[in-house]
Amino acid sequence: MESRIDRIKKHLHSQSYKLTPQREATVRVLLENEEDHLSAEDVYLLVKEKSPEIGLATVYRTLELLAELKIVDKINFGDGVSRFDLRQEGAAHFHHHLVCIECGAVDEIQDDLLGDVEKVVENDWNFKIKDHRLTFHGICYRCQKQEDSEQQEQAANHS
Amino acid sequence: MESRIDRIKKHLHSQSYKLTPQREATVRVLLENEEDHLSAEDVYLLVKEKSPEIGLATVYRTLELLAELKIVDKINFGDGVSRFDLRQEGAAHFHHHLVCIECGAVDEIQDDLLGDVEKVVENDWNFKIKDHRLTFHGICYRCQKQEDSEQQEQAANHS
DNA sequence: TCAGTTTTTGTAATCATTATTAAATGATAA
DNA sequence: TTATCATTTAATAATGATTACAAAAACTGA
Ligand SMILES: [Mn+2]
Ligand SMILES: [Mn+2]
Ligand SMILES: [Zn+2]
Ligand SMILES: [Zn+2]
Repeated sequence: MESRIDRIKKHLHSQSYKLTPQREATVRVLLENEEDHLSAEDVYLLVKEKSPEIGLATVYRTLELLAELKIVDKINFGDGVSRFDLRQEGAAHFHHHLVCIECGAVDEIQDDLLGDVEKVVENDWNFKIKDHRLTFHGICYRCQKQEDSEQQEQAANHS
Repeated sequence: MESRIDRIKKHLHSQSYKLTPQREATVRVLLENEEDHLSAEDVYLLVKEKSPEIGLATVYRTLELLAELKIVDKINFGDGVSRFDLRQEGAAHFHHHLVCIECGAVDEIQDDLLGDVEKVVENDWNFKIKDHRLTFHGICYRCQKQEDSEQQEQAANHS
C-alpha cells in the first residue's frame, strides 16, 4: 500500500505536480475503496472523515488531475454522476463493468476480453484505439439466484 | 420513413401511449438526424424550428419515454450531457461508437462484434446480459491522415 | 355536455460541476 | 532571514443540465 502511494507520488513528481496532504488523503480514500465506484461527493465525504478541513473543489480538482495522469478512470453509469475508479497499475486499458439492472450492483472484469475485437476495429475501421469503455447491463448472479428461488416458491405454492 | 413512424406509433399504442404531435415532431427530428448524437437541448432546438410551440420539458419527457420503449438509447460520451441515439429496428443491443480524441467526431459501428465476448461473460461470470455500451476512444481515420501529412511536411522541411 | 384522464407548457427547484478570488503554502534567491 | 513568485487550497458564487411542479389544454368515453 505504501509503495503504491510512493509510486503515485513519483508519477505526480514526474509531471511536476506535488502530492500535497489533500491529494494524498484523496488517493488513500481511493485505495481503501478500490472495489467501489465512488462519485466525487462520495470521495469528499470519506476524505472529510480523516481530513475535515478539505474542500469539495479540491477533491474535484484532485480527481481531475488523477484522471489526466491515468491513475484513475472517470466513468458514468447513467445516473447523473461521474464515478472514479483506480486503474490497475500499468494497465493499458480501463477494465470492464457489469451493472445489474435489478439491484444496481457494479462488478468488475479485469480480464482483457477485447483483444480480438480491437484488432478488427483497428483494421476494418482504421481507428487507432487509445482506450475503451465496456459496460454490460443485465442481471447479476446474485439476483439470478433470487429469481430462481422465487420461481421455486411459486411452484411449491401451486402443488 | 413514413412506415418507420407508423411502426413507432404502433409500438407506443401497444404500451397505451399516444403519438401526440409533439412526440411525432420529436421522433421526426431523430429520424432526420439519425447519424448524429443529439443532446436533449439539440433535439429541442431542432424540433422548435418546425414546431415552435413545443416546450423543453416535453422534449425531455418524450426522449425518456422513447428510451423506456427502447426506441432510442441514451448515452453519455463524457461531456456533461446525455445524448440520444435511435436504435436500429429490431436490434437486440445498442451499437458501438468510436470517439476521436483529436477532433471529437463520433462514428458508429453497427456490426455485432461482441458475440464471443458476451458468451464468455454469460458463462464465466454468470451474468445475464440484457444490453451493453461499448465505446472506443482513439484517433479517427481522418485525423490519422492529417497526422501523416503533417509528418510528410516536416520531412520535406528538413530536406 | 360533463367528468375524468393524459399531456403539455412555462417556470421554479435541484443537483452536479466549474469558475472565481482571496488566503495559505512552498520554493527560490538575494 | 526576508522578499518574491508560483502553486495550491478553501469557501462560495455561478453555471448548466435535468427534474419537479402546477395550471392550462387536449382528449376520451359515457
Ligand atoms: Mn471498476
Ligand atoms: Mn450512435
Ligand atoms: Zn443484482
Ligand atoms: Zn478525428
